[in-house]
Amino acid sequence: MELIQVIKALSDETRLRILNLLYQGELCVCELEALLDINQSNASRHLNRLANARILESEKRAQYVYYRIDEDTLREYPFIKEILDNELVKVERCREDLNRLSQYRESGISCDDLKDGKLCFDS
Amino acid sequence: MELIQVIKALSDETRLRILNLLYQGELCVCELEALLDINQSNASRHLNRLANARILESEKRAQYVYYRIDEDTLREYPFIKEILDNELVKVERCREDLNRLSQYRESGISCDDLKDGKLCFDS
DNA sequence: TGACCATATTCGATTATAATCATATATTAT
DNA sequence: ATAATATATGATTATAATCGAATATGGTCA
Repeated sequence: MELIQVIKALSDETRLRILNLLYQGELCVCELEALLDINQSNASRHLNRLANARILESEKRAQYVYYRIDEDTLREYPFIKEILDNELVKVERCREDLNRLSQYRESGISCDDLKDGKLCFDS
Repeated sequence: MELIQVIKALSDETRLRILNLLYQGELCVCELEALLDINQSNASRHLNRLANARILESEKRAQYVYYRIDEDTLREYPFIKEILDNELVKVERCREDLNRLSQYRESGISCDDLKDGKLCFDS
């Protein structure tokens, strides 16, 4: 059942955190690594799982792969949107992640700079 | 995260089928066994998992344990209701289960009679 | 009381999932 | 070309989920 694949894809904290960030707009893999403080391999695998369930789509631009939420799937499964809109805001960890994202956006740093360790968060 | 426990509890076909039936009203364990054609130990385990996530509540009456959906939890997590209302109807298996439930209701058979094999479904 | 029945729980085997480390591939930059 | 970087993918290990069969528990009824 495809529905179950979708629900399973949502049943992991890291993947919910990824969706929470991407709900604000697309990000590349290395940005997600830095923002969520997870290693490259984990990031890639979780992203792959979400993309397999068609919750995410990806696009390669230059050396980076950008992931974003698949809007068609959101429309097909409105409960996903429900979770994104109403549940994740209740989760402390997800609110912190959004703060980090804001800091990152405001800093003007691009993902080209991430490797230089220019990104450091308060928390 | 409690949210993840809830989502995990929903990420299994048998458990979704159980919820689909109980959404029509409470049933005891042996009725669910017969309607879903699953064995006793599986029925009990899946029910327990749903009850642990507080998606179900149970009540013992005479020798039977009746399970029903916990309405408070439905209100707390509206996405569950979304799934029950909009997703399960799309699932062939769940529609078949509802047919069986109708037959069962119309037959006038009670769960006291189930063990005698009085219940037999078309499909 | 004792036999029976509905349900829960344990056990062992199997499979799925997640994390980590190492390596492969492909793109960019020099 | 060569080196460096971003991402994906094996291989391995640890942990959790699932299932069927058997057993335990606790209530019911003769």
